[in-house]
Amino acid sequence: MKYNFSEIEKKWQAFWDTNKTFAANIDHTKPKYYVLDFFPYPSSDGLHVGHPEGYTATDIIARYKRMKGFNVLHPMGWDAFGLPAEQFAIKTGIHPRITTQKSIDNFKRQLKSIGLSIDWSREIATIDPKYYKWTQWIFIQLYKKGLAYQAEIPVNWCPELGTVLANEEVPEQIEKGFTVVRRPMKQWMLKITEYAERLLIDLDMLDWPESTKEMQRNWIGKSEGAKVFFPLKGFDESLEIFTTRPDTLWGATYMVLAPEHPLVDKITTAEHRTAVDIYKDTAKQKSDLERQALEKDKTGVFTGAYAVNPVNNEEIPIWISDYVLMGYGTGAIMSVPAHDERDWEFATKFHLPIVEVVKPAGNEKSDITKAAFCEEGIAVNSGFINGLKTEKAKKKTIEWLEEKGLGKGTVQYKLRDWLFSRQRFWGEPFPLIYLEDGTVKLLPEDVLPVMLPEVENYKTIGTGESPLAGISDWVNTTDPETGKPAKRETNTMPQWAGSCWYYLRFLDPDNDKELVNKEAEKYWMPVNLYLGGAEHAVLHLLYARFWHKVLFDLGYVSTREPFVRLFHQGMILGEDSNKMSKSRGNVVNPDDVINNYGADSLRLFEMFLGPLSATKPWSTKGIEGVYRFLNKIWRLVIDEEGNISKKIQEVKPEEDAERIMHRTIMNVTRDIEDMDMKFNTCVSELMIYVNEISRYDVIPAVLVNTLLKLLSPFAPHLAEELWSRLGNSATITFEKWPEYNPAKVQKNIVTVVGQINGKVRSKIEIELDQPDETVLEKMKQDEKIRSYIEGKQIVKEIVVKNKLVNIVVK
RNA sequence: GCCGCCAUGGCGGAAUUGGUAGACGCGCUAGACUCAAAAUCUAGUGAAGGCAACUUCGUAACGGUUCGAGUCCGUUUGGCGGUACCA
Repeated sequence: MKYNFSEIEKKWQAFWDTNKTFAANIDHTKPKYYVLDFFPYPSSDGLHVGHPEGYTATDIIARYKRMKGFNVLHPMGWDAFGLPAEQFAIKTGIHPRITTQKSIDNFKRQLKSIGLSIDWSREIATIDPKYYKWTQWIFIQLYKKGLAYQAEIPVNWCPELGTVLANEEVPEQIEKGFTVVRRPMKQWMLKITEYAERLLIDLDMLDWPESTKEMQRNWIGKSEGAKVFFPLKGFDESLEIFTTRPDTLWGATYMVLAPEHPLVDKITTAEHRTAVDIYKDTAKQKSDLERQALEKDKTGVFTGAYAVNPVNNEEIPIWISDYVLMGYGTGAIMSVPAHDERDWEFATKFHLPIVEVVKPAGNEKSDITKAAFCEEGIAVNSGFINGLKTEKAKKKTIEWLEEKGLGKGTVQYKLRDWLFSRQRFWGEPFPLIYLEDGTVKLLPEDVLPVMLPEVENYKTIGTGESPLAGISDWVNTTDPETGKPAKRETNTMPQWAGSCWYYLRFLDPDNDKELVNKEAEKYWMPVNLYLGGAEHAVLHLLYARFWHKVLFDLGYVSTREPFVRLFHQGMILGEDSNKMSKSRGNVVNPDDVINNYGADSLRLFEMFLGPLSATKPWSTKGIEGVYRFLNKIWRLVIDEEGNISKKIQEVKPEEDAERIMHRTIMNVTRDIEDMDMKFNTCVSELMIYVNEISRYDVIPAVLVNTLLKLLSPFAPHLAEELWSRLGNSATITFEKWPEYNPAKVQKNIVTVVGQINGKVRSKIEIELDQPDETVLEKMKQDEKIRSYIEGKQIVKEIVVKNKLVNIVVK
């Protein structure tokens, strides 16, 4: 009888469904384990063979943990708002809900066909009003806590798409041929900066890839320094700057403002007005990208104004330049060309004075006429801090500034507030209205959700507003509390909103009274293992941490961090070692693989390809290896007629067989538990085991039972089928994971390697745990070894127990 | 430029963390079965030399530590990911 994978897989998927095998319920008698995949966006293209990699890995963990006695939560849902469906709607007139639902159905069908042990009763989608009700509810809490505000800021506006774009979305759209311009617009912002320090510090308590933590640290970008006030000559006002090197104040020979700095217009003299205005205009038209990537050469103009250096009362000129960014610090700097590369470049180009105030300590030399010296050193030409090392000099300067009221020690973060509104139709509406006098009013929680209206025209209305603004029935509403006319906010939330908290909703998906039931939250949180690609290392993972901390502060969640352990799976490339893409024509569809080889082969092969974290190419030939392996297991248990093989008998295994079994249990268990998620070696251990036992004329049943249990997380359908054919009526899902006896793993006779000067020359078989002297003696009697020592002087002898002997001769 | 990671046969990758390099699989070669093919099974498969037992070389390159290095240290080269005027 042949291994009919498609019949077997359909049968067991139906079995798991009808028996609700993977439904998770709170059970305080068991330890819980929450294993979660990154929230998938159900694209219309469906899955490619790269997707099942992570899903298979988490599924193996889920199934393994169940067998280890854990109560496992393994849910799945859809991050379903998003631009592609909306763009498709503009083109075709088909409602995004319809296309999105179709994509979801397809994704779900594909995921189910892989045989994932997901509790589908907890399925959620961000586009479901029952879900986005609570996304809106969270926004209300953010607003009430003062963490949401409106600001007029320059944004990346894409006229073709009719929306603002997040900075990270810009390069992708430009590549597609869209244009992006900067334009100031009134936008909703979230004060993530208020949580900067905690987001930074709490990284230390997370078991995350070091690289990802480092990226978040860099993104948050903490730097310590001082703010300093420079009085403006001729004005009763000061210019505030931030510096990380207050010790170089004496070397500040000019100031630079960002072109957008509010003081620029005020201080510019009539003589320089035209030049300054022209410069400002050019700067305004440049996108962030142009300003950063293309402009290596410094530009700038003099404003005609002067500031007074508070440490020496020298008057120094104030320039404007776009190398100073309005978004960081105060948008103004003191320029110390001797000790800052950018300032040095600028000063050299515009012939501004360069004054040395730090000398390298020790014998090093620096020449500030050739390049800036940016390291720490000893202060010179700097009044009362002369001779001090940088660290001390900084401290003393700050003390002095604080004493005189001229400045203050302070901390700056690179992290900026989160631009939280999009001019899109397909997103969560904001739960607020504008009253007639223009004031913003939160809607009461009991009117949630604010539903997306039905629309027929998805095109942008050309005013820079979302298509929602064109639906007057919806926009014009009344204040539910006063009955007075009001207008709705027509911006929607970005896609990140829904994915910021979905891991909480899985715990209690149908609750219409609260975000998540307290008991459920306490029982299931935090997520024990969170798995997904490295591309979300900063944004999603930072945003979600931010919301979680807010919810923690408000008492809605009990943990400071949502995801204790994070793992990034590597990418699966096309067979040509390029990224899989339609345009390259190298996309492999899992549906085809499942049709040809079955889901178990797909799962097993995805794991066998290499360590989970590695980027590795797909191989159409390679899958045949694991397919043969599964066939071999089938033939091991089932004979030609479809009966249980007569070789399998209820007998006690011999010592050798038993040892191999225990060794396999040990190695597979160790490699599943391994933090590096190297399931490729688990598969290879199982192959070795099967190769070994299929040689036997009589196969003790315990060897087969053990095999099926060890196999079941990896190839669950085949394991279930053979398990049931062997006469077990219950699913293998909750069978106890096999235990091994370390004493039975060791062989009584071990091979000890004989080395001469570190080179392997011979091997001897010897009893386990012999004293070193005995092993050495035996080794020396070995014919080959003897021929190498004869006539030589033995310098050193090294014995590694049960492993090797190395004799050093001269 | 800066930060992080990586480099092992024709290919994907193993190597108990300093102790037999190349497990397992793909591919390839030969054989068995077959009218033939597929499937399956057996043997071989890092390179060079030798009839052979064996010998020498070999983990990107060079150097170091060590009885012993794919593994640790230094330098260099190549690749991947992130970031980019953050004062």
